[in-house]
Amino acid sequence: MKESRDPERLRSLIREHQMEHVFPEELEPHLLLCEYEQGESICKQGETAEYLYVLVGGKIKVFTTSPEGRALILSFKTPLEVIGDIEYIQGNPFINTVQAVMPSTMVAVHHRWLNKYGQSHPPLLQFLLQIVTRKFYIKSNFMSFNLMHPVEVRLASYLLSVSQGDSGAFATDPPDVFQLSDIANLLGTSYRHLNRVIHKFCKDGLIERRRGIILIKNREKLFEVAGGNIYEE
Amino acid sequence: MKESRDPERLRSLIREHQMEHVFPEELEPHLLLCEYEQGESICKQGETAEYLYVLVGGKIKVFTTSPEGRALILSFKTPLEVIGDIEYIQGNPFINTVQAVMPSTMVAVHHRWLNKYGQSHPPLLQFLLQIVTRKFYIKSNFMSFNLMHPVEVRLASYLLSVSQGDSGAFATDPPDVFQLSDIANLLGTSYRHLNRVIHKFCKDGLIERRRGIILIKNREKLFEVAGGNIYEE
DNA sequence: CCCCATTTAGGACATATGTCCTTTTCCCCA
DNA sequence: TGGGGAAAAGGACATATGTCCTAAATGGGG
Repeated sequence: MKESRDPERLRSLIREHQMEHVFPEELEPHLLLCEYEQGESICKQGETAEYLYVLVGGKIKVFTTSPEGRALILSFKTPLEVIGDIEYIQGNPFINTVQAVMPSTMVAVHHRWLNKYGQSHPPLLQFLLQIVTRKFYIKSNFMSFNLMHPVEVRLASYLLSVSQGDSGAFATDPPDVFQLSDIANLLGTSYRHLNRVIHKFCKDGLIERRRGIILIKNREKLFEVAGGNIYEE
Repeated sequence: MKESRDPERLRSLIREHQMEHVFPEELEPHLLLCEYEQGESICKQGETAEYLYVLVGGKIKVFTTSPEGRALILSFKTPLEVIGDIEYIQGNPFINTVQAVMPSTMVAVHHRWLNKYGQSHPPLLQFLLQIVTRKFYIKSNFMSFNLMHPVEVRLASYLLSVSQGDSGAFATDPPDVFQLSDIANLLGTSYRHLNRVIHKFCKDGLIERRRGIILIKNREKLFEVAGGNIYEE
């Protein structure tokens, strides 16, 4: 991780994401710019939380590891997103591990300064509320969806939500970032089973696999299988 | 639902829950006291959210219904809890249906007044942040737990968390409130399967069923089955 | 006090999903 | 250019869970 404090760059990043009013002026000198390489961890489950992070560039994945060692990917996130908000408010250690899946940039603020300058700054509080409630909303959907639908439906929905373009065949977003095993974890299933379902989709002509990437052949039918549901993002 | 505006009672309820500073003074005349009977709905999934509710007495259950009509109970909640916070911040319709499972009291505030007097009142914003992040935390655990553990583990954990007392045998909280079918929905499984697992627990001497209520016979073993995990509440 | 509706209990079977292995493919580097 | 290892694909089998039914228990109202 490379840490810097380039006020110019900070200001422009903040402007880019319409956050000009989120941080009170007194906080500005304490903002840090952190750059992570692909695969690097921003925070680890169980560690004491010291900073609040705002993702302003790149892409990260959030996952949790059970005591038995099983991993469960909770989400992939792109800007604008906040990490450590729950932990900051609750004063708890990190619930999840967060890792950059491509070179990523985050603005970090130490809790100390947040406490000192942010507690009674409504725009910051409102910003956090916005972010946290959105997170909750997404997680809520995600959870009900997972609990109530078989892997088949979840996969169909997932493919629809990450596929790009609007005609013919679609590829999953950045093909190299989503390993099949990642998708399995994201859907909360085993690699083996995911494979089975993919195989079925192929047989039914919904998708086509080609050297690791997946092409969507029949968006309509896929949508039908998904029951109209989409993983909200 | 009986609606009233008894300032005396309001004040004492608010004091009881240490919320004296949460609402700015200008908001006080707009606080409503709502009393719900058992079984009555506070809000329904899909409805436009107009009020923010604070649960100050009784017990409610939160559940969602999928388009296919399957119900999934998300939680039972006791004071102090807030309903409609996410919806207020996000401006979305209600995600879930909320129902009183025993006579319950809520303090309601219309969004109009919250917007007018609350937006820049840090104590209110902080209060909401506290509540929302706690909710998120609980949901987060609940979700991973559900996704990663078989019903057997979930049931064990559930029984431990709702059972009372500290020796010998335990009964589930208010016996009549928790129908077996409710528990099944809460655990995200079918009634049939729940039954199967209960049967197994009986056979193994962990619990004993008696006319609808469940007695915990062996807390230690149950804890073992739960893998040390407990449904956080 | 009996009957009906609800709740509980469980049999039979189908399906979804997990675990453990083996084989194949693909890609990078010595 | 030929391993060697990671990732992909899938066979075989066990387990978890769901659906559909039927029977027994239970409790409140006529």
